Amino acid sequence: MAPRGRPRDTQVDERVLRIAAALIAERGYTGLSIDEVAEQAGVAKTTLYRRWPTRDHLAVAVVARLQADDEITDTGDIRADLVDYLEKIAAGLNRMRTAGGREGASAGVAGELVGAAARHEDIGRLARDQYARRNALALALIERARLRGELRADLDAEALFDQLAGALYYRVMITGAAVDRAYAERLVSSALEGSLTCP
Amino acid sequence: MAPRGRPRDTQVDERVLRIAAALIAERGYTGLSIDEVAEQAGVAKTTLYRRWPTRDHLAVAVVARLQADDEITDTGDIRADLVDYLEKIAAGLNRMRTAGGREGASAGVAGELVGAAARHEDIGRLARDQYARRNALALALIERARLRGELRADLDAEALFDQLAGALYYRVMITGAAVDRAYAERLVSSALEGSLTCP
DNA sequence: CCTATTACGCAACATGAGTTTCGTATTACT
DNA sequence: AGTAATACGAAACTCATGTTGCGTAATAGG
Repeated sequence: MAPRGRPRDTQVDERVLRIAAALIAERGYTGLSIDEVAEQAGVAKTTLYRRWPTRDHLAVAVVARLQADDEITDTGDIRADLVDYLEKIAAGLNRMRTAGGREGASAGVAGELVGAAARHEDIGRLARDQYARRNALALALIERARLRGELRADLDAEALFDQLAGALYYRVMITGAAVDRAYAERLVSSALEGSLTCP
Repeated sequence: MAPRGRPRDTQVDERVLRIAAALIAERGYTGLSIDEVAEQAGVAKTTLYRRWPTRDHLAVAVVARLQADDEITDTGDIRADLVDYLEKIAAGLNRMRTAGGREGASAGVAGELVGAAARHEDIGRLARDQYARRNALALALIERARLRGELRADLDAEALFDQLAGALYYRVMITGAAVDRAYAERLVSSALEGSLTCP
């Protein structure tokens, strides 16, 4: 079952990803130089390109490691569950945003990854797959709350989650503001309670 | 009052922006080559760099021209006004998204601009300024509706607009889906009416 | 008219991403 | 043991961005 030729040195992947992560954390996305990673890792540039076709792909691999697996919890209280889930997503975003020391700047690494997704089909697909997984989890959570009568029967679950997740991304990417638990709570309250005067 | 030295050839700006727009529309963001723009425009590369410090800045200048000035209309019906405004924003996003012919792909030009904003402080500031202007308009619109009793008194206007605009951006950038009037209506309905079962 | 100032074009250059070529090393299969 | 297949390393290469230096053109002010 093992492939024919010489097997890949698996230690290389480990070492390269660690060094690349350090470079991004230290100098930001732009400071991630293929030549420098290769030199510090003690491998040839061709060895890197055999694993990651572009610098963007390497960066995505680095960030993917930092992302927790965002498991969802269903306590039966939809408000608390949504806030928890948003906070998990926000934590991942903040971890990217602050990588590279450009605290107050703009979107930071998160923004560059959106650019990478726009440049490369496959990275875009990856991002969309991750979104789809999140979306499925969230929609199921919302649907359960709807069935037990916590939420309106004629709810638009997709629109609801787009609003919540979208506002998080919007704030981080466009406005560059931080997102914390307090903001997540504001979002959930606003979305759940609506804005019309109650008749 | 005129500056001391030789004045800039203003025709150059016009010509370059037109050519750059054509290149982006034809081959996408990556297909925008400084050398090629310079050649087609019949100017030296240094002349381009005197006006736009990087390729990203040139691209931003091109796209900025395509953006309508998003004036807001206040008819007194907050639901219709919000849908209209979202549709205007979405139209701008779609115009960027489809530039370059990569219809179904990912975020397209819009995503690359987020990357540009992440790479360059000043572009990020520009984007945030535009956001701030939009935000101010929308918040004023919402506030007027609140004061005339159309919306709840304890409304969180900022959260409301973040949700609406955020969902639009989220959908275009991350999921790559199109945004049309129908989607804008779903968003506004969901946000205004809320998700809780009405007590 | 003369000078300081700025714009323009041209060519050379520096840098980093990504590719290509080739010789060598490591593995599976026969 | 021999062979095909794959990985690795090293060096040279291509290409586009962005920079630098210099000669020349255009403008305002003295």
